[in-house]
Amino acid sequence: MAKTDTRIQKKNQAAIMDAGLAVFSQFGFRGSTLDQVAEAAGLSKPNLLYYFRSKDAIYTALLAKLLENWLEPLREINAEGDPVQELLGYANRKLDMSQHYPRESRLFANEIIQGAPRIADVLQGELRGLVDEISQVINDWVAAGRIKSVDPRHLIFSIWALTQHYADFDVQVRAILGDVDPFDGAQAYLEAMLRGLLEV
Amino acid sequence: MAKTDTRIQKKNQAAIMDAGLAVFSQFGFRGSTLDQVAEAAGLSKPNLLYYFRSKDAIYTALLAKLLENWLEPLREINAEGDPVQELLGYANRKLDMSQHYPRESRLFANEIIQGAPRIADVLQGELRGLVDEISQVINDWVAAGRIKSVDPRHLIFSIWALTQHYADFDVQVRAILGDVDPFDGAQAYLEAMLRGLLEV
DNA sequence: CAATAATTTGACCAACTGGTCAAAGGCAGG
DNA sequence: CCTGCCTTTGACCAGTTGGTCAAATTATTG
Repeated sequence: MAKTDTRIQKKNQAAIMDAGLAVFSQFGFRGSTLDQVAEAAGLSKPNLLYYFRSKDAIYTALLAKLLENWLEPLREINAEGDPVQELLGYANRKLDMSQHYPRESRLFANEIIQGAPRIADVLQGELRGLVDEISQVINDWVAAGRIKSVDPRHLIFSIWALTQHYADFDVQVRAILGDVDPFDGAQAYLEAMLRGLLEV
Repeated sequence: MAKTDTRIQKKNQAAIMDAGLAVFSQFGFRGSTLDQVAEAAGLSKPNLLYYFRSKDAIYTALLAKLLENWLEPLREINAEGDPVQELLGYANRKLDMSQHYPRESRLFANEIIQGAPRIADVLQGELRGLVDEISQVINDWVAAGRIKSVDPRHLIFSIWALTQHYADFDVQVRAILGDVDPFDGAQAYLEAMLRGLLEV
């Protein structure tokens, strides 16, 4: 089974992942049912369980795939680059993810709000380590007088919070903005906010 | 039933609301069970349904109570006051709510992430109207040169996003900060951010 | 204290849940 | 066309779910 995936396997596995993402990101793990996922994937429930051994397996696979991409933009921050440009770039990459992968953002948000039972170790290990590293870089920038003094961890939180807000609270944002596209204004606002906060 | 509430009714209704808040805020509506709520309230399930006619009734009552307090801080912004102080005050009130009522914040977040099926009308009506009003006030401040030019709606989003982040993503924040209290740093950061963005 | 009303509970139910399984259907290579 | 494997499915199951109800228990009041 692990050796070679037939075309039909690849197609159905992809359909299940996509369906699972749609369902789990909206209702959370416990609020979702296999029937929902099966219907969204266009498969019968037993057929779905032919490809994934359990509901948990689908969800876990989704989370694993998500985490791969989730930490990536943070890694791309370059200590040698221009501080403001690097941080603006990071914020923009995160905002792009909210725009183009809102379901992934909501899946992550659901998991965290519910206490992150399955990824607590990633948060305390890989994520924390990465944030520690970047925080050191930012502190160095501050010490070198290249940006204003700022708590690096709260700076990172603010970039996460703001960018993910447009995906996670999409309904609310659209209720308030009406027909206006959220992301144009968001990009400009984010840049102004970071420049005001960081530029010496 | 609506005329007079006996002591015992008040006590049990309060216990149910508190239990419902704890359970629904963690698992969302569909992910929560009446048994969980009943156990958290220290009541049997039929006894719980003696006070609320259905699971939905508990959840709806919680949401209604929440929305009362949710919009309040926004109403307190005073068009006659000092712009920066007013907005800082608003941000601080929201941050206090995240600190002292994190479950309410998560309940709201869960509802919004899941598409806000029960409060879409409030978002498009009351909330939107309120935001429109405050946006006008902020635009006037900008026009009068009292704060820098800024999109008022995205400014409001950023205050929501940042303050609620500390409640909704509590697990992640604590995983990264360790023993450090999040709210001290958050308050200072938020103030620096808003001053950098707004002060002329 | 008796009677009445308010509260609590055990037993129960139909619908739904995640998951199993044997059998059937489809498809490639010979 | 046949054989063997991959894929799909209908029927089914045990546990859980939201909710009901009559009966028992506990206040409250005259």
